[in-house]
Amino acid sequence: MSARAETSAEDRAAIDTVRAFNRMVTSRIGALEDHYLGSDRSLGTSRVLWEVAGDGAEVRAVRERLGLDSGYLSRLLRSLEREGLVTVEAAASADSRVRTVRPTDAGRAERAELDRRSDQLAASVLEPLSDGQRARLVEAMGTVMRLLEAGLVRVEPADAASDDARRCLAAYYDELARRFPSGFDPGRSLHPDTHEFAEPTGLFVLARLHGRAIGCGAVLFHDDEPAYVKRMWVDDAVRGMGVGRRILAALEQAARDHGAASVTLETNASLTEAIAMYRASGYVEVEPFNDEVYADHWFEKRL
Amino acid sequence: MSARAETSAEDRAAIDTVRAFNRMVTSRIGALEDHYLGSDRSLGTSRVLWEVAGDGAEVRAVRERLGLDSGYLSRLLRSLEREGLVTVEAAASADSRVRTVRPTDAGRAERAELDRRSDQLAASVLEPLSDGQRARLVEAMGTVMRLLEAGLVRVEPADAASDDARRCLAAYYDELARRFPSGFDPGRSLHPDTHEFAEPTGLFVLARLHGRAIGCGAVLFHDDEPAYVKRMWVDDAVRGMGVGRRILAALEQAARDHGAASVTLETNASLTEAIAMYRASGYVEVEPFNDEVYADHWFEKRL
DNA sequence: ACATATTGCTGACCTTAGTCAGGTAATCCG
DNA sequence: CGGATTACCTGACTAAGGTCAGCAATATGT
Repeated sequence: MSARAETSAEDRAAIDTVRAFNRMVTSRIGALEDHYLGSDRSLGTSRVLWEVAGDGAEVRAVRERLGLDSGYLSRLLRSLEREGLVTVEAAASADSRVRTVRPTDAGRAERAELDRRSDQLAASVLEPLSDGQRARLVEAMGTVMRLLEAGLVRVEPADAASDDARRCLAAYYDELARRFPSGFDPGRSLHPDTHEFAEPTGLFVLARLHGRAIGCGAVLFHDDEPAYVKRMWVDDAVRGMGVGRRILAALEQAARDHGAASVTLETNASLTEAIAMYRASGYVEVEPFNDEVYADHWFEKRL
Repeated sequence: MSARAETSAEDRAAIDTVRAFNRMVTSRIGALEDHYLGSDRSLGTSRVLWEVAGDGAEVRAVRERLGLDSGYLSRLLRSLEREGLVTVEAAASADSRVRTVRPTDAGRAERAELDRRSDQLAASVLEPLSDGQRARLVEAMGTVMRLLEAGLVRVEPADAASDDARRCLAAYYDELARRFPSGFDPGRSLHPDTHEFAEPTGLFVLARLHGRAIGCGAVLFHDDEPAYVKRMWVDDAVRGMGVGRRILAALEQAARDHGAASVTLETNASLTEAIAMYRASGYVEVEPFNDEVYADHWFEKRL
């Protein structure tokens, strides 16, 4: 799907659908929002109020989440304060420059009202539809969200010793311990030193969604022998979004770039979805090529 | 799906999905549009340029399509003119108050550039996905669009002698002529006079989408006898969106309001999707109750 | 202790996207 | 023919949303 040069007819149709979708959805939702949320309050103040009126929040956190300019947010907060909807005071945190916004009772009531209107807006979308259509719409919306989200995942090289990498690996070992019938002790497993997962001997990649690390994978290069993939893990919450496949593709590409003719890996029989993914990605089962105690299956893929 | 009072758990989940969808889609598409379409030109001028730069258009048509204030559009056109992207001149039409906007070569090039960026934006959504995911996304987007569109259809009483009604009925007869093996001659069919499809003897309803009539239906009330549904038609382009079902529901409701205990109708064997719809709506086949020459099946539904 | 960075605040300024009232020329209607 | 209406234009005005520079207070690294 290169954006350049000759686009195939299918790509063309897909792109047209996405464009039509963008147009339709923004105009339809935009019109509805004007209609339902159109209170006397502006969108900006509404968004801030909504963000703040749960449990309160630090000003910088609000700025971060809504992507607002410090000056603009400050003005919005003053205006909410004037209306008696929030109070801003020194934060509980150690840093006494930081300030915390808290909703007043009026603010909480106002947010509840906003919520009510959002619900109404959503209901107005569903209202004219039959039960079957509703179910189909909700399902299709879910699919669109999941896949748009999947498109936001970035897979990139990272330091295997970084905090994010450590967190992923810890989650990975944790999951193995839970899923392997025998439990899992990293000390008993074949366990290359972390620094080997870095150029020139190997590579470590992290998958990120909205900056959060949600998956990882590593590969070791073995000159003329097959490259060796390890430590493939994807967060539960984002499974089925093709993240594993993309991590694997990134590792294979790195192996290819290092002249490897094939990639090997081993895995445990209890990791059924991983095994299915390996097979679907072109891996075929081979004779055991090492004595990893936790492995039941050994795979290889020619590049 | 009443917006008031106790909402069921399923309704709650559906509404939450719609709200999450609205949030996600607007923010994701909004961010992308800023990124890709973020030229030096404002959204307003871009929209006008895009609308105009095909074959040119009359100013009032542009105003209509984009829903702009006359003064605002005038200013946008002056600014496009200053940039040398369009020319505005007296229209070819008879009315010399009307003016026509035409793109210059520069304007056409600029629109092509806008198109290119929209394509890129759409491609950037698809690009990180696997082929299977792309296909699923495009399909789900299509479903969402169709169902959002379906929600915009309004079914309302109308004068059977109005232009819109005539157009629908003409299209209806046309389709019968095409689909009936024997052709169709309205003169040979049981043919109540148009004015009977109005209170108090009957009712005519039109289905509209964006103001355009895209379906119709009529019912005659027969005091203590069953009400009688006629002239059910839905435009090809919007079949499968549940429009027929909603027209039928409106007619049944009217019959109920007039004290009818049941509704009857007859139809031709070649109208298979209509027959399926009647059955799915609770109609059961009965003995012929009239001598309509074009009918093969007679149906009744208890209200 | 000192320089530098960060956090939040304020005032000045800007563009966009409108609305509204009124004006002019052309057209339509009785 | 005259009055109403229509199509477009202009000028004045507004609100929202946002940028930018600079300030004061506080934190942090050396």
